[in-house]
Amino acid sequence: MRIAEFDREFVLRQAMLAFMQHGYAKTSMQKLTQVTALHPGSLYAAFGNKKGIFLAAIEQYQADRNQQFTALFCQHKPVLPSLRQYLDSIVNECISGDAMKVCLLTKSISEVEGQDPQISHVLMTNLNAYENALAEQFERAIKAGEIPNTRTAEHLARFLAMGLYGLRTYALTNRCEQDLSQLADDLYHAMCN
Amino acid sequence: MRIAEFDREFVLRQAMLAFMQHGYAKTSMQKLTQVTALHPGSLYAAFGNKKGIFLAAIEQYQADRNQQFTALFCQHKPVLPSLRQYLDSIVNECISGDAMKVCLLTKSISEVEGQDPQISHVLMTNLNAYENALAEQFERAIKAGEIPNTRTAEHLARFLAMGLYGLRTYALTNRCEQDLSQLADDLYHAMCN
DNA sequence: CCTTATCTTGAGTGTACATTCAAGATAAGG
DNA sequence: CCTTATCTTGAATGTACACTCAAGATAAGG
Repeated sequence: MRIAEFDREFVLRQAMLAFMQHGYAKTSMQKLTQVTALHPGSLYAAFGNKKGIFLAAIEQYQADRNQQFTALFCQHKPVLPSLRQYLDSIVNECISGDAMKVCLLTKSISEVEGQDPQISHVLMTNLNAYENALAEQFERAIKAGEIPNTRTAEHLARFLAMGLYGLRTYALTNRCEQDLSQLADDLYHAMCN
Repeated sequence: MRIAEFDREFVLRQAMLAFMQHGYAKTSMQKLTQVTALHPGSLYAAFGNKKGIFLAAIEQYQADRNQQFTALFCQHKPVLPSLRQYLDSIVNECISGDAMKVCLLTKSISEVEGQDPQISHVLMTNLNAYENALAEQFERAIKAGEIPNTRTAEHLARFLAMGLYGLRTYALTNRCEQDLSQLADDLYHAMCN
């Protein structure tokens, strides 16, 4: 007879940012209560436990990323200009220095791999879905003649996924915008021929 | 008047494997006492604290990797066959399923970035040194005419480093040997032309 | 406006952790 | 073989953590 007062999306996005910044293990419940402005009891009532908050945050992250992705790779626009823009936006995230410079999915799978099969499985599923979303766009690009059909769409998607995971990691070792832009450029051109 | 009984290299390699498997935060001192077969007091006497053990383990890791690298990329042998072999060995590590499938440096920098500037700095320095070692080999390959000089050695090294960081991360999402070999192949060919 | 189901609050609980330290063991120097 | 400096041992300590729960607050239904 009483409705929850907090904004679920706000809470999950705050949690998501905390997990991106500090990682799963080092994001304490105390920190989560701070960033969400919720008391422990409310968090536990809503999400069960810390893992539940994490899984819900991953879901929110994926939903947000998906929306951004489908908005950019609009079905009636050519693929390559969108790809270019996508790469640029990732470079900008990398040099931004804020939490969004990391990918919650890859950072988390690197951390919890071999520790929690359930979390690992969720992350793998989401990353595979991401790869499939890339493949869909390459399929479209090949059909439209934007890209020669010398490699399959799946092959191209796999390579780009690898490249982007690598770009984000590389950016942790070298924050020079020029170098990162050049790498994004290299990736772009590796896709086109 | 009494010499330390334990084998420092053995201890550090055991610690190194534990950190690779569980990450920095989730490798407890208790686990370190187990894998090193040393009691807490001995570990603290030898390395100061957990961070000291970690930094020493990183040093050991880098020394081991360096030795392996310089043995493979021998100065009087052509570069490209060695590169091919190097890529294959990394693919094998990725599909092995053991601790060596991850790179201690990239996994750790992803975890501790923004938490401990000293550790971050050590990791960055080591990863930059790795990139420079790659650049040296590309320099040699270009001078020998194995690779056209359309891109600088530094540029090639940066791209390969990104690719390898990405390959290891990608392998966490897809352990299909064929796919990983193909990606390694793509990277190889991206270097040669 | 009262009832009641649900949410909010935050102090409290048990556990796991990194670290310490004093007592015991051991080998080099004389 | 005794001295003494150093290493080894492992129980003890304080802290930070994830999680619980009972009391208080609040809004929808009657």
